[in-house]
Amino acid sequence: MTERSLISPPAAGTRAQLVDAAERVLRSKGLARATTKEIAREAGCAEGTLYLHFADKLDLVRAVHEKLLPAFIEVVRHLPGRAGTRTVEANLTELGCSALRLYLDMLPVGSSLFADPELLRRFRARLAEQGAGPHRAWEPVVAYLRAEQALGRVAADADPAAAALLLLGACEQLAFVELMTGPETLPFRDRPDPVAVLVATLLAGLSPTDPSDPTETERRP
Amino acid sequence: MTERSLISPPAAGTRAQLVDAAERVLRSKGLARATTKEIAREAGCAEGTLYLHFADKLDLVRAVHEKLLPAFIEVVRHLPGRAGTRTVEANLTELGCSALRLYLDMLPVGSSLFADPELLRRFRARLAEQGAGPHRAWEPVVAYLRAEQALGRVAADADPAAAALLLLGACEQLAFVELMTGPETLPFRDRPDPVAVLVATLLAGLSPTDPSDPTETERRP
Amino acid sequence: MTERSLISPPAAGTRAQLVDAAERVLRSKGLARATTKEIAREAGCAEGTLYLHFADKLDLVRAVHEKLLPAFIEVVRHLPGRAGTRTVEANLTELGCSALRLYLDMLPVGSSLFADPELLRRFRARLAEQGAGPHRAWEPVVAYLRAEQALGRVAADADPAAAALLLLGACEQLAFVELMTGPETLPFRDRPDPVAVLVATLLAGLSPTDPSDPTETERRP
Amino acid sequence: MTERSLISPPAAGTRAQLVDAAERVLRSKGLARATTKEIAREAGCAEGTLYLHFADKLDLVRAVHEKLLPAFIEVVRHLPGRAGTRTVEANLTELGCSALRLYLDMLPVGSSLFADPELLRRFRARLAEQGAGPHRAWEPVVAYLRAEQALGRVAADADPAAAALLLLGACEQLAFVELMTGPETLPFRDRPDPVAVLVATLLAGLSPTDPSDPTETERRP
DNA sequence: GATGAATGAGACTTCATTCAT
DNA sequence: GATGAATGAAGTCTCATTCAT
Repeated sequence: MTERSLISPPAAGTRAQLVDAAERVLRSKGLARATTKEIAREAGCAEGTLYLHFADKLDLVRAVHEKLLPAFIEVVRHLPGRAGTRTVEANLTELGCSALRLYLDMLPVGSSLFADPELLRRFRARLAEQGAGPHRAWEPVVAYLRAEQALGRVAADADPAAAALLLLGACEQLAFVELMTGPETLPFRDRPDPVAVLVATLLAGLSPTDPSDPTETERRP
Repeated sequence: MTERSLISPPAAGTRAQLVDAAERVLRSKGLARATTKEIAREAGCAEGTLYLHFADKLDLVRAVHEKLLPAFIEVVRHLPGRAGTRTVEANLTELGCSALRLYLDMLPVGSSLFADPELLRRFRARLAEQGAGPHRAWEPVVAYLRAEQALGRVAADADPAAAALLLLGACEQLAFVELMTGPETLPFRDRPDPVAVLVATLLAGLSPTDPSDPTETERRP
Repeated sequence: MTERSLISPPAAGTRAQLVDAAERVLRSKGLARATTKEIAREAGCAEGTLYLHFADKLDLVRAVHEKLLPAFIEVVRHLPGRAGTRTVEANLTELGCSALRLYLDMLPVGSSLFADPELLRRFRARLAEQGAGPHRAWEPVVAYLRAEQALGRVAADADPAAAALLLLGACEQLAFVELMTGPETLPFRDRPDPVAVLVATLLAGLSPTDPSDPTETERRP
Repeated sequence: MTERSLISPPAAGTRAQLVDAAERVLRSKGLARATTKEIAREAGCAEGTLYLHFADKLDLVRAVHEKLLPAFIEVVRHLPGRAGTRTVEANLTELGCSALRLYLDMLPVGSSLFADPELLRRFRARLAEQGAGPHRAWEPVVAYLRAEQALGRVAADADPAAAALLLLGACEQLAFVELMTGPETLPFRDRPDPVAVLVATLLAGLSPTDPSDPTETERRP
C-alpha cells in the first residue's frame, strides 16, 4: 500500500476514504455482507486503520448515513431560486426526476438503518444532537412552493409540506418498487415519463372540476 | 417438546411457527441481529428443525417477506366496493391511515431486503415465478378510483395509478421518516391528522384555479 | 415406501439392503460424506430403520468392511485347484489381474477404516472374535504355490508366503497409486500388461544367473 | 499466546505449525475425528487462525498430504549412490525396512485421501499442476537397480520398475495388514525379519533353476 | 418392524476487534 | 498514524440419533 500514494493523492484523508469505501461496499454488498476487511481493501488501507478513525464498524456505517441527508439537500438546494422561472410543472418534474435517481441510489444504503436497531439508535442520537432531520430536505421544497404561491403559480390554499411529501413520497415508492421487483419489471414506469404523470396529477388534483356539479358544493364542507 | 402440544396447539405447523417467529425477531432485532438460535427459541423448536423446512436462514427470511404483500393486499381489498359510499376524501383517508400503519409495521422487515443482495435476488426470483409484484397492491386502489371516476366523484382525466402512487408513497415516506427520526421527532405528523391533509392536497391539486373565477376566492376560507 | 415392496422384493432383508447401500455410498462419497440419510435413501428405507438393525452408523460401516474379506477370498478360492494346469505364469497373472481389479474396487472402502480409530477398533475386535484375518486371503495362494512346488513348477526353496505378499502387494500398490493419481496418470500401467511384467519379474528374480553357466545366456532370448 | 514465544520458538511459522499439528491429529484421531478445534489447540493457535493460512479445513489436510511424498523421496534419495556397495540384498532390505516404517506411519494419514472424494480431487489437481506423482518415489529405486544392472549385480533383463513395485508393494501391504489387524496379530511378521525374506524371495525368483528339469525348457517358450 | 419429524450437540467458518511492530 | 496477523466469540448449518405414531 506504499505505492498507493504515488497514484492517488492521500490528501483526501483516510477517514473520508473509509466513508466513501464503506458507502460503495454498502451499496454493492448490503449491510449483511459489508465486512471491515472488504471496506478496508476498497479504501486502500489496513483493516486496523479503520479503528483509528471510528469507534467501531457501526460508527463507520453511521458516518455513511450522515452523508445521505446532505446529498438530498444538495438536490433541492437551488429549487427556491427557481420560483417564477419556467413552469411549476417543469420545476417539479425536474425535482422528481432528481429525487427518483437519488432514491434509487440511496435506498439500498438507507434501508440498512433498519437492519440493525443499534445502528438506528445511534443515527437518531446523532440527528438529535445536530438538530437535523429529514425535514431539512423538505424545507427548500416547501420554500419553493410558498414562493410560487406568492407568485400565484400555485394555489394559495395548498399545503406546501403535504405537496412535497406527496411528490417525494411517490418518487421514493417508485424507486422502492423498482429496486424490489428488479429493473425489468416496472409496474408503473413503463410510461414515457412516470414522474411527469405524477406531477401532472398532483397539479390537477383528483376532484372533478365541473362547478355546475351539485355534489361538488359539498366537496369539503 | 412433548408438553408443548399440551400448551399451545402444534396444529399451526412448525413451518408457519418458524415464519411467524422469524417475523417477530426480524421486527425487533433487525436482520443483522436475527440469529437462527433466537428464531428457533421464539418458535419453540430446535435450531436444526429450521433446516427441515427451509434451505437456509435466508430462505426463511424470504418466506417472511412473502407474507408482506398479502398483508398489503388485505388492506385495499375491500376498497373498490366502497366506491360511491361516504365521500372520496373519507375513503382515501381511511386507506392512507391503514397504509401508514402497515408501513410502520412492515418497513423494518421489508427494508432488510436491501441489506443482503442475495436475499433480494431470491425474493425477485420468487416474485417472477409467481407472476406477483407490488402492483397487486395498487390494483384495487386503481379500480376504486376508476369506479369513482365513473360515478363522477373523481376527475375523469386524472390518472388513477399516479394518484395511488402519490397517496401511498406519501404514507410510506411518512412512515419511513418517523421510523428514522424516532417516535418523538415528527417533522410533519404534528398536524392533527397528517393523512387527511395529504388527501385534501391530492384532491384539490396544486394548480391555482382561474383567478377570474370569483367563487375561487372563498373556496377554503 | 409402501409401494417399494411391489417393485423390488423386500425378501433380501432390510439389513442386507442397508449394508449394500452403505457400501455403494461409501464407495461413491467416502466415509466423510456418507450420511445416514443418504444411506437410508439408497437402501429405500427410513433413516430410523437403520437403528433397528445396527447399533449405530459405525456398526453399519463395520458390517460393510466385513463383506470385504470374503470377496477377496472368493477370488483366490479356486486357485489351489489350478496347480499343474496351464502355466504358473498364467495362473499368477490371472490372480494378479483379479486382485488388481478388486483392490481398485475396495481400497476406497477399506481405507475408510483408518479414517476413524473407533471404527478400526471395532473392526479388529470383530476379527479377533472370529479368528479371521487377512491371512485368510493369502492361504489359498500359499497353498497353490506349495502345490506347484510339489509339482516342481516353483522353486522348492522359495517362500510361498513372501511370494504371495510380493505379488498381491504390488497389485495393491498399483491400485493405490492409480486411485491417487487419477485414471489418466498411470505411472506404471502404461505398459501393455503391467501385471504380466510383475509376474515375470517375480518368477525370474533379480539375481544375475551365474555367468559361467552357458545355459543361462539364453534364458530369455 | 504471548508466553508461547518464550517457550517454543514461533519461528517455525504458524502455517507450518498448523500443518504439523494437523498431521499429528490426523494420525491419532483419523480424518473423521480431526476437528479444527483440536488441530488449532495442537498448533497452539486460535481456531480462526487456521483460516488465515488455508481456505478451509480440507486445504489444510491436503497440505499435510503434500508433505507425505517428499518424506518418501527422502527415504530413497541416497539409494542410487549405494549401487556397488555392500550387497544388493542388504541395500534392498534396508530400503524395505525404511519403507515399511514409513508406510506404518503414513498409511493412516494417506488413507484419509479416500475418505473424502473432494479431498482426493484437490490432491490430484495439485499433483497435476506440480507435475509430481508417486513415481517420483520410485525413480531413485529404479535408478539404483539400473546401476546395479550395469555393475552386473542385478540381472540385466530384470524390469527395475516392476522390481521396485514388488518390493515396495509388499512392504505397503505388510504395513496395511498390520495396521488393520492390530499390533498383536501379525500374520506374516512373526518371522525374524519379514523384509529380509521378501528381498530374498524377490532376488531368487520363483522359477525352479534346475536346468536338467525338462519341464523347465518350456517355461517361457 | 417401519417411519420420519424433531432434536441438539458440535462441526466448520466468519469477522469485528486488538496489539505488537 | 498505519499495519495485518492473530484472536475468539458467535454464527450458520449438519447429522447421528430418538421416539411417538
